[in-house]
Amino acid sequence: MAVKRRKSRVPPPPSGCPLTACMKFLGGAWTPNVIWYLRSEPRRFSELMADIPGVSPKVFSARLKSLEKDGIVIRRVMPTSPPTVEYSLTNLGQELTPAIEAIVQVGHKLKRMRAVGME
Amino acid sequence: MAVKRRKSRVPPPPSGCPLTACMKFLGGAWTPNVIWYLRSEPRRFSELMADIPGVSPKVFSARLKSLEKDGIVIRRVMPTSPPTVEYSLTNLGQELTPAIEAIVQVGHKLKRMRAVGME
DNA sequence: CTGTATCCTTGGCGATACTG
DNA sequence: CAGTATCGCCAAGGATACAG
Repeated sequence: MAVKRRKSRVPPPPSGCPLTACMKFLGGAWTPNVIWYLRSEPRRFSELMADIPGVSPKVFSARLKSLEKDGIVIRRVMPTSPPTVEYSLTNLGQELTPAIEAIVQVGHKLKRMRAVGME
Repeated sequence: MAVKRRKSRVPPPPSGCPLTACMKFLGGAWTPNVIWYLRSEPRRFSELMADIPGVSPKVFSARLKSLEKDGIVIRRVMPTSPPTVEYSLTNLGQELTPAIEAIVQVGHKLKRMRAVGME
């Protein structure tokens, strides 16, 4: 119901920090993957679920909804016989792809360096 | 004490996903900022604290320690009269900077688009 | 097919105070 | 200066089952 915040929750909101602001968009659990798989073409709910194994529908639905609220993705309900929903990136979502791609690049390099997975 | 995990915790660990792997390194609360401020030169604990307002020493210390464990930063204790500690990026940490820079770029663009801060 | 409802767990994060 | 100790919090994430 009513938001009750007892303290001020982050006292100095760093309004001058594009990094922090942008990370807000990428910080969600499966967010980068969603953007990644939507970068070239719209995909449906179950397609994305299949693309990204290990996520439960509830969490995924919540994330998608959040992304929609943030203006990253667009949810289009297709008027087909079995209800079909298509997700695609907004302009803003498209703007994020370079960052994701950079991260993927680094990820690949890290794998080559065997730096990841040596947990 | 003993870790008790009742289920299997992420059934299919996506070992083939550089994106997810790389995000592990960037996901920490203040991580991107730390890398950002260390990208050109080593900095000391309190300098970083000053660079990144709003973080408590405990959290910051924990993050730095975690980053050190992950091989992102190096902690060097200077044998000075008042103990001084210098943090710098490892090779691996340097590898991450392009991703951070891309995120910053996008962040700037988002600010220009007035897409952030309209909460 | 595309989600919601419910319930649970965890650990990251934060504040304050204190120490070598 | 550079942290650690202790405590609390609570939101995000997850499992499973069910629904339109």
